[in-house]
Amino acid sequence: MPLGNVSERRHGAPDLGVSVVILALDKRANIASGLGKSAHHDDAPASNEVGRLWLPLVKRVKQPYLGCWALPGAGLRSDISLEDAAFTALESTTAMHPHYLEQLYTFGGPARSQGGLPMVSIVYWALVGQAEAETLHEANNVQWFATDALPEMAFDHEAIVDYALWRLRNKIEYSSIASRLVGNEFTLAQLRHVYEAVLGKALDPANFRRRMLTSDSLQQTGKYQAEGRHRPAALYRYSADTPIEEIYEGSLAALTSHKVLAANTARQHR
Amino acid sequence: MPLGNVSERRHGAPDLGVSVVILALDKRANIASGLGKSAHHDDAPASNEVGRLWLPLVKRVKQPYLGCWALPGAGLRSDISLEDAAFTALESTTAMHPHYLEQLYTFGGPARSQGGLPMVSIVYWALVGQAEAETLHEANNVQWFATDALPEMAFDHEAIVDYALWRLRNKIEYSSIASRLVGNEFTLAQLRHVYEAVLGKALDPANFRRRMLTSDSLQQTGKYQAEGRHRPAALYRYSADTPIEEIYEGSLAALTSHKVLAANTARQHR
DNA sequence: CCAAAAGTGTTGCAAATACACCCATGA
DNA sequence: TCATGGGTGTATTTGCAACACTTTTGG
Repeated sequence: MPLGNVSERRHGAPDLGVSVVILALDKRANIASGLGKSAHHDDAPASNEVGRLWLPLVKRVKQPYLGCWALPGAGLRSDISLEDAAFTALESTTAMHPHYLEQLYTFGGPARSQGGLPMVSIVYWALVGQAEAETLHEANNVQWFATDALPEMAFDHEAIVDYALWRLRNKIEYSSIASRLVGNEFTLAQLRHVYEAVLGKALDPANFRRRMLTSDSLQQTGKYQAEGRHRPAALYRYSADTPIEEIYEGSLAALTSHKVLAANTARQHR
Repeated sequence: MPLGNVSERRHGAPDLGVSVVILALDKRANIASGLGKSAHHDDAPASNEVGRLWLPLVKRVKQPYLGCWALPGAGLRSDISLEDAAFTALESTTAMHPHYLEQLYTFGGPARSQGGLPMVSIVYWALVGQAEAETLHEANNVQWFATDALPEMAFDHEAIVDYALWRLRNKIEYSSIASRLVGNEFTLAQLRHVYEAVLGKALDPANFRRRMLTSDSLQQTGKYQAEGRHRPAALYRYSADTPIEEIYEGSLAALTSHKVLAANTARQHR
């Protein structure tokens, strides 16, 4: 009985769009490339805590869920790839360029379009580095939110964000994806802060060091960085970019990441 | 310059459909519920080899790729969930009911629709048990193929199958998904044959036994099964269904599998 | 000197592997 | 009886977690 005006579309194809979960770290977790002291949104955590993950959301200006916050997205055209569509949606709403972009899941079905038109969303998730994240000028309708303090969100977008965070937490364990959240050169402490922010817990510095070094994915630059009244730390870089990923992504590796890699190489390898 | 008649659709939304990669084992790998001796397609492997994975394909009767084999699929309506659409596509083309169904990936973009209309495919992958697989009467336009001997396939469907196999190989390591490929009760040797077929290599029986038993996901039935001129093997069953999966699928677990579970409980818990 | 983080060493535990060995059965 | 797979025992290795310890710097 409700949804009367929608019933005529019940057997047609649903609308199709892409959305993006964009994730970045605050200053505390990644001091490598940063110089200033204040984090996003003037919400810098105390310096002895773990860093936090943030994401930009867009305020809806239409019904349904008017005034709620939603993931950046756009309709889907047929002349570009799905990944390019996600890349463009990200770029046009935030003017940022991701360091990593991967398909997350496709959501659809009548349950998620309460009162609205049927909608299928192909959702991607992206990582942006510290420097890139700072280029976003927060406006009235696009703002950063900490993932552990999300606002009232539209549709099922909160569940989608949760799923993206779950995927990131898993993927950081077996891939070199953390490389997309630190600068080109970094100390092991800085890299550890990234892991701590993603996993949401502190890690043993000694064991973390050994785990990273024995994985053979890092190489020393020969440079050192002094950061306080203590011994300077060696700077490292990732040796080959995305070595582990390709193994794990299997046959899908060939179908993805072209645009992101191009964008990153264009800006001098991240 | 080519594709002239398609160019007018270039900026519209692409068509949307679901496809399914349906996987099953041959007799050698799963003797639990079977009685006969011949495997699918009269291609029973020698009894000392590992079993193989098979999937049903549909022969195309239209251009493009006329005569090639393709994944079962259907268009997408907006009054049912994506999973229900995949379930229905599987059921209507093969008359089988899956024991497992999960979204695999969404494929799209202009590159994959050579000469045809732009097409986005939401692909699911499914597992069917031995008994269910035997209900499929092979016709002229739907047949079983071994995954290591695929025919000429339409579109990018061969890459999609490879990705589904990769996902299965990974998932069998950390979830109880193998339960969907064996019968209700099984010996550890039979369960091992499933793992061997999926992973494509032989496993140490002693270590496999210990790994399974210490995982606490199996329980003994008290029954035994004699299978040759040697000591009879104890029969086991999976204790709680899908215990590990839910942990690993995280927040997504709530959004999926309702229909498959219903279908399986309807037929007495698989 | 001393605080504080960088970096090293040591121990113990848990899981996976390799492989030797007994057990129970049907032919 | 003996061949065959079911089932157990055990040594070795590996990676990880815990934590004590040494080193190097700035103040």
